[in-house]
Amino acid sequence: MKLSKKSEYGLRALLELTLFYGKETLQRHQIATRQHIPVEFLEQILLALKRAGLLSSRRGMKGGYALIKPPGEITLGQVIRILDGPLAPIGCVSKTAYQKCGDCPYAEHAQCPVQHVMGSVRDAIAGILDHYTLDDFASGHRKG
Amino acid sequence: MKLSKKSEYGLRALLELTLFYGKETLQRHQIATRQHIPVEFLEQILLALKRAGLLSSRRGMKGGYALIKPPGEITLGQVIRILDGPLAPIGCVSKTAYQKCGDCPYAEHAQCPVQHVMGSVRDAIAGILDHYTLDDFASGHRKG
DNA sequence: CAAGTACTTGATTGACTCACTCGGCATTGA
DNA sequence: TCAATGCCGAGTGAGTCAATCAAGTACTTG
Repeated sequence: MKLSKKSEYGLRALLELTLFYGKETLQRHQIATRQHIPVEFLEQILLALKRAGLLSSRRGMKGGYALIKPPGEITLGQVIRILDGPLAPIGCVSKTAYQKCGDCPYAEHAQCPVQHVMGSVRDAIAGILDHYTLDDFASGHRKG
Repeated sequence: MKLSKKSEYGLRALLELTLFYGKETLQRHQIATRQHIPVEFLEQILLALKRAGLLSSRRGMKGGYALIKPPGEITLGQVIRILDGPLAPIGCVSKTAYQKCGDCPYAEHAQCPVQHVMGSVRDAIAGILDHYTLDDFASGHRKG
């Protein structure tokens, strides 16, 4: 039940990029400094977000990163799934990455009690994170 | 965001003990066989639950484990906290094990946006797991 | 009391993940 | 060209997970 550093850093980085959305691009070291993130680690996070289609980047001098889509269209759920994998606490209740549990003595979609509760946990988590956008995230920050 | 095998096994073991609550004690190997759990691993799980005051045990022949409290008074939240630690996805929003985040550039209880969202996630998870008892768990199983 | 059974405890293991780190390459602008 | 920046893959050390092992200790039955 834990959020990795990777996701936490990723979210904080995206917060910075949201604050500068439509204004300017940000470079790794700028984001790293403002958010106290190790640069090299941040790099691979930004890269993953880029490969997932959330960011654009420019190389060379005056290079940097920027959001591709408006912050209101990116949810925290998307981001965390990219960086941490599925939200579901257990494979057999994941909607984006279902995986049947091997050793469970109950039938696949049948009356497994663990599956039942964890399904609602998953829904609760996804219900929050898939409706919370970077905009909400940033405004929660601005208004304090 | 993942439930460990330890918690999963623990919950499944408690399910068995719930089904036999007030009737008879169960031995490690019985639980292990019925739920496909490695015996030695199960052992340390049962032990942890015992130390936490959820189970009683009897040694010697005809020994075994049993629930101490009625299944309606034990919540899945309690169990998972014993076996996996705090439910909160990040230390700084845990109510049972608060820990301030070191590298976060925001003040302790102040307007950290990550803290804000993750706080609601924590509440959502706890809201489900702290109200779901072993009884609910078992009846979800029985009724299918 | 003896022997068997089962619980208790701690150490250990191997695989894996997490959180970084490093070195080299490609691209861009001055 | 060269310096700054992003791109990429590999590597590393610490730690965790899931399980196993090896000795105990306690209890019960015969």
